[in-house]
Parts: sequence; C-alpha cells; structure tokens
Amino acid sequence: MSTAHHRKKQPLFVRQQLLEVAARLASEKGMTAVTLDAVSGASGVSKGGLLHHFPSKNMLLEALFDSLLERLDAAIEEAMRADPLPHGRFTRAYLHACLALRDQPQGTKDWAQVTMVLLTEPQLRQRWHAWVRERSEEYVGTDSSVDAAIVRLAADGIWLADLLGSHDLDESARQRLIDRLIELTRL
Amino acid sequence: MSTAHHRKKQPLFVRQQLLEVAARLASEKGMTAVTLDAVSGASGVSKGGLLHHFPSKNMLLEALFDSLLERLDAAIEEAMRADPLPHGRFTRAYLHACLALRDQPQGTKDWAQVTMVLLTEPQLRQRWHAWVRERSEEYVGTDSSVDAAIVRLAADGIWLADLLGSHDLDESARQRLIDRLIELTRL
DNA sequence: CATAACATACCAGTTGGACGGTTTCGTCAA
DNA sequence: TTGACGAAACCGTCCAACTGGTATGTTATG
Repeated sequence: MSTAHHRKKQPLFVRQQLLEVAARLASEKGMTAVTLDAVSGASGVSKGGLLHHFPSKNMLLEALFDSLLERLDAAIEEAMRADPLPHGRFTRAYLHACLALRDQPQGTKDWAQVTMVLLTEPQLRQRWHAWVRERSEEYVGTDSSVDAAIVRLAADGIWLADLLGSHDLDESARQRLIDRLIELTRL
Repeated sequence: MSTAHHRKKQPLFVRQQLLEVAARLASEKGMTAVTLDAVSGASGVSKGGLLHHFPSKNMLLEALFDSLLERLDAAIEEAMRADPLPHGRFTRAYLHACLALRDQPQGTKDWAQVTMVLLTEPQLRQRWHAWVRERSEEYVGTDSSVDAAIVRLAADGIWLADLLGSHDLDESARQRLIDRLIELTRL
C-alpha cells in the first residue's frame, strides 16, 4: 500500500538494485548478514517483491555470483580487445582485471569482497570451478604455459592482498612487480 | 542429567573439540551453517555447555580464528628454526607454511577453508590485519625487500588456489615455481 | 483484461542467548 | 585423611527475535 507500490515499475532496475544491496551487505557485515529481510529492508523493496525476482535465497546468491562473473568476463574481454598479441593475451587480461579493482572507485572493492564471501559457500565454489575450467580450455592454445599459470597465481595473490587491505607494497615496487609479470606472459 | 554430565570433566579437551566441530561445519557447509545449535549438537555438548566455554557466538568465532593463527605461527616458527640463513627466513617459512597445507592429510585443508571463511567476517579481518602488521614489523630487518613481498604474495596465491582446488599445475611445474620463489628470498 | 510487478499478512522452524539447576574439582582447614 | 565449600564445568529449558518461504492481495502495463 505504501510508497513503492505507486512508483513506476522498473523490474530490471529493481532487480539490479537488489543485487547491489545484497553485495553491500555481504561485504560490510559478512555472509550471515545477507538475509531476505535485510536485503528487502535496505533496498526499500518488500520481501514479497524480493521473492518475486528471486524465488529463493539460493537463487538470489547464485544470481549475484553470476552477475559478478559477468562483470569479470566483461573486464577481461575489454582488456583482450586492446591487446594485439595473441600469446598470453588472456593471462594479461586476467592480471589486468585483478589489478583494476584497486584503482576503481568505491563500489568495486565490495565487488571483490563479495566474490570471496560467495566463494566460501560450497555450492557457489562449483560455479567458480566451472568458470575456471571453461577459460582454461578456451585459451589452452595461448595461455597454457607454466609462466602464464604463475602469473595468474600471482594475480590472485595481489587480488587477495588488495581486498584484505594488506598493503605493504609502495607504488614503485608494485609497478615493478606488474611489469615483471606482464613480461612473463610474453615468454 | 544425561550422558556427558557424568563423564570426567575435561575442559580443555571439550573446548578444543568445540572449535574443531565449528571448523568442520564452516568448511563443509559454509559460514551460515555455523550456529550454536549446530555446533553443540554435532559435538555432543549442550548449548549451555558451549556458551559456558564461549560466552557468545562472536567469542567462539574469534577463538577459532585465534587458534588457527596460533597453528600458523607454530608452523612458521618450526620452519624458521630449521633455516640457518637469517635473510628472508620469515618469508621462506611463510611460503613453507602456505605450501604445507596441500601435502597434509585430511583435516588441514579444512583448516585453510575455515581461515578463508572467517576472513569474510569483517571483525575477524581486523585480527588478520593485526597479525600481518606485527609480523612485518618484527621481521623488518630480514624480510622487507621487494622480492620477499612478492614471494609472500605468490604464496598467498598458491594458498588460495590450493584450497579452491583450481589445480592446473602439474607436479614438476609446481616444484620449479617453488624453487624460483625460494631463490627470490635470498636475493 | 491478462499478466507481470509489486505489497501485506502470516507461518512454522530456527536463531542467539539468558537463566537456574546439577555435578565435579581444587584446596585448605581440622 | 577427611570433608566442607566455593568455583568451575557442565546440562536442560525457555524465549523473543528472526529466518526463509507461502499465500493472497493490489497496482501498473502492455
């Protein structure tokens, strides 16, 4: 009966907003704080409305995780388009995507933290495995060298350090590290 | 009135067991499955008994995280004692501790997953920060080089890959990577 | 006017935790 | 040696708040 009932209906916008709210809750207050009540409350959407978009809590979490993977894919594809050299292209793009989150404005750090939170949920970890397997098969021709694997490993380490805030590297050292990693993808 | 009431009192053992059960629940079913009821039920200790050892759920989680950090400290110290060269000694020990979990028997993989699960809880992330800061200050004389930082970063990456099961490195490649990392700690 | 996009009301089960009871243990005087 | 006694280590119950989810509306949109 109240406010949101009379406003213009924007299903895609509302759906998007619900995912963002869920992401913010997860990163700020941990996984246990992501409840249907909390999400619906913080987004100004009723619980019924929330359950209309996502039939169950699992569906909500899976949709959230999928949207994060889509963003990752988009960032990687964009970086790959700007890279003329085929060999190691995917690995460089992956590295770039991992590095990017540190320099992005506010929301993107949450993004990474949510990814990690979601990875702790065993069911969603399978989705991540599938993603990794797909990519490693797709780019087996150009990114299957040992060095490339090492670079991707290091990128994960940087990703982890960035989102945990364990910054003990200064800018110049970080830049030297990145240069070296990119060099490794070309070998 | 029933069973456990009459058995011999073993406060330290019970406390230890409660932490192990909580760890197992967290790694197998995710953070949302770690409830007081679940922990007390799976450990054969009443909820009252559980709340006697850990006055609140937060206290339980913090104690669990602390015990994990203690294990990490113990593994690192052991590795450091076996290392005669001071320069980079802590970093090598840290690397060794990160690598060790893959080769350990069953329970230890859970250990790492729990660490990650707990790291998603914002309050516990601060504890991790404190741990990192302490160590980086303690070993500033021997492990503050850029290369050492890089090695620790890569160790985190390996740690993450191991516990997520994203194994795309074969044994020989892994060994070459490790050798290279150890070499870097000596520069 | 049919359907999608919401809202409101309600439910049964679960949650963290408070509370008061019972049993064991350490210790120290007699 | 004993035995009293306070503290620590448990147990079982109860509860208010919250949980995910259902069922049934009401409103907007094509």
